[in-house]
Amino acid sequence: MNTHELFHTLHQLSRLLTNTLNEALKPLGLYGSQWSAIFVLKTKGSLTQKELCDYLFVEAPPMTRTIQRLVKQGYVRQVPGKDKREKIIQLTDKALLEYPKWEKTVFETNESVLMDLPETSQEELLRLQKSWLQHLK
Amino acid sequence: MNTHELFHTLHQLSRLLTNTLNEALKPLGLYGSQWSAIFVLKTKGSLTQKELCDYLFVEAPPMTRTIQRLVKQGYVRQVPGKDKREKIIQLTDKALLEYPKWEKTVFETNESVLMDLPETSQEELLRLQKSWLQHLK
DNA sequence: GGAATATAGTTACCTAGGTAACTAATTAAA
DNA sequence: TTTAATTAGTTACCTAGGTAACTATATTCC
Repeated sequence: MNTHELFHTLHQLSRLLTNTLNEALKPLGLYGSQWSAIFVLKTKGSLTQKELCDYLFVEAPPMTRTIQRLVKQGYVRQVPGKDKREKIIQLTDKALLEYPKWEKTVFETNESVLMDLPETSQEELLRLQKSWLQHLK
Repeated sequence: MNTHELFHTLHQLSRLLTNTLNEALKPLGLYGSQWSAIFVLKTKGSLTQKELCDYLFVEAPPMTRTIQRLVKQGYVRQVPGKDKREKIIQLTDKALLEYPKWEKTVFETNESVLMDLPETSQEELLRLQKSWLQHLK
């Protein structure tokens, strides 16, 4: 098995997709990392920063930065939790208003990069990735 | 098809593997980006920086940084080409001496993260990734 | 209850990799 | 042949995400 090639193509794919998404989000004034947080918040509801980190498997410091940018743009609010160490992150009305446009853009971008990959391949790929990830964690 | 999950798991896998490799290379005083350049140079022979960029699908500025670090560590030499804009990058004897140890470390790290993924899955994954990449480029 | 430990979040700083703007050399066009 | 356009590489600066060290709050244990 050519492990070098496996890792190299995975890495390339990841970079290429990240760049494509960032390119698409640029005119909307969002970065990919911001979108991923927004998406989780919209899907799961308000979460603490810790919960956001756990869900996205990202360390706390980058999440702090992402949140702070979103706060500055007015898309997110930090509310102190019952446990005063925690900050609960909520989407603002401004974000909810913009959300459909963001989602549409991301959805269309995802579709466009997956266009030439048959549905069955996509599902097989997802299955393999999930299986691998599971073994690694 | 759940495209969000497909991209999310791909991104996670890529980060996890990058971190694992960097962890393994740390005691050897190398970073993952340095290793990938060294590996290409060892495999393909001396190349210009442009050729290295093309092969690794990385932009010129990060490659400049990676090369400059390798020069500073004495693992690589920059030789002016016939075309005086170009710099041809060569591995030094010092790098060739260390290479087997580096390769062994990387190989063992790769094996360890692939351990629980059946060979057939690895090959299927590689096939799918290559197919997808090809469509995207 | 008070000291030690654990946890949430922040700050500072590191690598990876991207774009924009630049220099110097080469190639194409006038 | 001289000017314009292209190309290789660098510099400056941006986001993404990592670790280490820190602060403030909660929890455990004596």
